[in-house]
Amino acid sequence: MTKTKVILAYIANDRARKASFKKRSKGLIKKADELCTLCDVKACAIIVNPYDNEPEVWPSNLRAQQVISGFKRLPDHVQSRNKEDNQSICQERISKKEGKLRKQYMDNQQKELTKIMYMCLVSGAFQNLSLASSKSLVFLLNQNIKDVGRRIELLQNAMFPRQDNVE
Amino acid sequence: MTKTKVILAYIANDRARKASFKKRSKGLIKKADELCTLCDVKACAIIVNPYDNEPEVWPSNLRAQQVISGFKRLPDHVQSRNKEDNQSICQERISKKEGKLRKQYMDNQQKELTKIMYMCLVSGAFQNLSLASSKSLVFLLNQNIKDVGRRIELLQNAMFPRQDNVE
DNA sequence: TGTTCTATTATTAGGCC
DNA sequence: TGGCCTAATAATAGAAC
Repeated sequence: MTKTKVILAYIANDRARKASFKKRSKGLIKKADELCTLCDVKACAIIVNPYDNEPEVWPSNLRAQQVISGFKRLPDHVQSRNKEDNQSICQERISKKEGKLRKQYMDNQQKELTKIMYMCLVSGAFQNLSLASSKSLVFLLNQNIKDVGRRIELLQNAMFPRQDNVE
Repeated sequence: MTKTKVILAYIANDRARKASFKKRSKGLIKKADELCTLCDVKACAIIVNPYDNEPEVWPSNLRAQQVISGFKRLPDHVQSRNKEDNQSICQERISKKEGKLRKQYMDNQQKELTKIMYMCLVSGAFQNLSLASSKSLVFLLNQNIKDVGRRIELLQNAMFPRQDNVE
């Protein structure tokens, strides 16, 4: 969305909710239409809403009925494949996502920590950190100190190759 | 809609069409989900596609059947309200849109012409214009010339009020 | 063939009338 | 209330792997 990042939760304000519904249902149907045109698929959408007495049906009630007929003709086990209580299929999907989630989480931790480190270095304000953050920060700082140390060594070797210090 | 402006027509390239389908059907379902969450409406979507043996059904086949049941329970005249052959209703909608379309068209014409005028003035290349464009351009230029004339007069009157020219 | 990246277009929240 | 506007976020085409 826009102007502000959308929080995905029921919009309590009646006026805002209706405005959002109008815009978004229009947008949704446009997207469905584009999908059908671009990819030559058959689709229908039905939206039951409190603003109209009748559900919004796209692209036409006739087409919806055709698509539904095709759908109803499927064997029962296919029709119920997505039922909310079908645990094994849900679990499979969840597992598949968990891998990605874990990776994202690690990335985020690293980024967050690096951000905190720079904020602290700039402001000098270390006192508000949690114990866990402090520990992680110390680890990160030590890593960086080691890196810097290695870099100093490298540069010294480049500038004064194989030369012993005086005294 | 991106990297290039999308042309709304069947994507001939198999690979691109499939990629587009995957992205867009995912996007469509996300939008449907958001609509339901934000506005508390009940909706379902069914997409019949050549890549899977079964149609893609959202949010679940169970929910789809519930929404369809509600839809099927409507009286016949409502169910067929959107049928492609229902000319009077289509015509009404078309008329409603035509007003807006006409206004937009006029706006566009004006903008396009103004753009062409400036391009021509900058480049000096008038030779590639169509007859119609040329005529419109002449009209626009004459308008502008008149405007400039009026402005010159205005400024002269401001600088030399009620004064006759020498000789 | 699917996944990831990112430049660009498309959608839309909130404000205004 | 509904339509218009604009700033800002979201979706995604095309490329690379």
